[in-house]
Amino acid sequence: MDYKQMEQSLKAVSDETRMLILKYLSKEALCICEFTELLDMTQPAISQHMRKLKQAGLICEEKRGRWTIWSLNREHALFAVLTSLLTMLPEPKRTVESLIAEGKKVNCS
Amino acid sequence: MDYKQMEQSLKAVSDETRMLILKYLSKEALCICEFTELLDMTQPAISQHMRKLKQAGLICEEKRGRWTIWSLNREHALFAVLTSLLTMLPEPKRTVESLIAEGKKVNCS
DNA sequence: TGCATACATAAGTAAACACTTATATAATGA
DNA sequence: TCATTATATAAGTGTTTACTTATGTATGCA
Repeated sequence: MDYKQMEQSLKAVSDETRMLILKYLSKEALCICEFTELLDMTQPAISQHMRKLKQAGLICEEKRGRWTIWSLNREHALFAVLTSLLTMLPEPKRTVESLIAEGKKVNCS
Repeated sequence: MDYKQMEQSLKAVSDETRMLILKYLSKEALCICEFTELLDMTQPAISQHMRKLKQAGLICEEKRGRWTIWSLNREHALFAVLTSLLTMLPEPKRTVESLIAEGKKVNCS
């Protein structure tokens, strides 16, 4: 892996919001609208973070009907490193379980 | 480790110049003036990169006479991760050996 | 067919970033 | 003591970043 690639990948990871997104994705695939609830951010803001993560090759998208389902790219050269970083981070306050409890979980699978 | 700390550490790493600095430091402690030769950058530019790495806790400084000798902080929570990242990067073209050959290596130890 | 939903993209903006040049500080040595 | 060396810091500048609001696009459903 060359320096430019490594820089792009690490820059994509080194943002609090995107680290949260990756932390959620390390457990299950999710779509944008769920992240707007989990992170309390606007939809364009989330979309732009996703674009950045995708450009770095860290996540994969799968279009399914109206939804775009995002997941971690397990083939990425930094996947193992990323995983060990994510395990060092605490669980987010807002959980997918709380989304389900509020009936806000989308069944996009 | 919390999200803010992780963000600061990763942001400090995710820059091509600083990755090169860390790559060199993974082999031996060096001072600023050696980096200006190795990286062909101005002294203030290097100093500012060092400050950023130090604020993130990734490197240690040791004043010795006129020189400030910088080394990796092996106690940092991300030291192991950092090491595995650095081993993925190619050797820089300019080497400390070439500095020695040119008589530009400072004996600050 | 027409409207709502899920998402992407564009343009604008404030803040952070990586440099530059200029200058300050502190140690060494003639 | 005075010049040199090694480094830090300050101020200025162009670029990147992370948001905002507005709008475009595509899918699904009544």
